[in-house]
Amino acid sequence: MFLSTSHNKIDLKCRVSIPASFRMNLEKLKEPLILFKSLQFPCIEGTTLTRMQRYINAIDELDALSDDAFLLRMMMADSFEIKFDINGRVVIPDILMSFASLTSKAVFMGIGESFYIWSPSEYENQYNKSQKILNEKGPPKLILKKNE
Amino acid sequence: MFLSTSHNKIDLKCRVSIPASFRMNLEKLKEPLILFKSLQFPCIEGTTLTRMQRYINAIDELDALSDDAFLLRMMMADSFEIKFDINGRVVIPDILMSFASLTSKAVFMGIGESFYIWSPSEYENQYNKSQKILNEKGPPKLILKKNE
DNA sequence: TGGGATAACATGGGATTTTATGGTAGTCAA
DNA sequence: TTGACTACCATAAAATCCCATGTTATCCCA
Repeated sequence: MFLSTSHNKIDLKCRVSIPASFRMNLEKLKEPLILFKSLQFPCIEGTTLTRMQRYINAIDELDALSDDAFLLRMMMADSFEIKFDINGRVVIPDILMSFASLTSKAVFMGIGESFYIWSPSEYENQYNKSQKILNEKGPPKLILKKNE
Repeated sequence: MFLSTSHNKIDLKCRVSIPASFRMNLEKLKEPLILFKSLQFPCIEGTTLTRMQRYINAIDELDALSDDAFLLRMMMADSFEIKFDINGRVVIPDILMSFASLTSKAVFMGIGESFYIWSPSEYENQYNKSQKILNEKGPPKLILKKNE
């Protein structure tokens, strides 16, 4: 599972260290890493190949001409299988760098089954937005289910 | 699996480099590459021979005398098994070049089980269309499905 | 509990390999 | 013999690999 938040530097080659805990999670699952454009936010989403594979399989089950199928295919096109170097770094593709307005710093945000990579300023925007909602409306009602 | 988007040049002999990751995918599957006219868009679709076979089988399950079956057969007739040169390039047949309005640049768009080859301007159209749908209707529902 | 030793991590830089692409020579058929 | 097609060579640019280093975190023993 991907948890916790951390800040890492992006160098001139668009390399960035993926937080060690995220890497260990992927290693334990023996899963390659996929990065793609978030469909909800101006940030990058990271997840496992298996999870991405589920989206692909879903496309074939949809009406091939539907909007949903179309959007999913566009999402695949903006997805990249990413390899680590020996030090646990990855290169962020140009397309994703500009989509998420990344330059020299990245904020990693674990959200369970996947994680986000934000630019510091977009992250702050989003953080403030959610704080505001929390103050105005109070915490969301959460109903926790038992395991299994 | 075919993922990611990239832009390559088409030379005067209609040669173009297939992105290395797409080539490696085909090699791993030990599958020949098939190029054919997309049934939905003014672009070329590339896929494996095995998947092409599945398209053909699907046509056979239609009413053989229907207009749909005839139309699909016409489209499939312009399918080509493509060979790579030693550098990973292919020659795009004239019929497909003009069908997709290709001239000097090609956009390769991986969509999972197959990939598209677009002219840059058509690609931009499609991309803008997807952003519009995303803004108006939000992300596809099945994104929210849980594991298993 | 403190503080030094050790390991893990993040990051910079340079060497090496891969990739994309232009070009040329050879082959076959009309 | 010409034109189209194929196979292969050459090169620049880009991606990748791997070593070096400083910094932070962890461990262990006094």
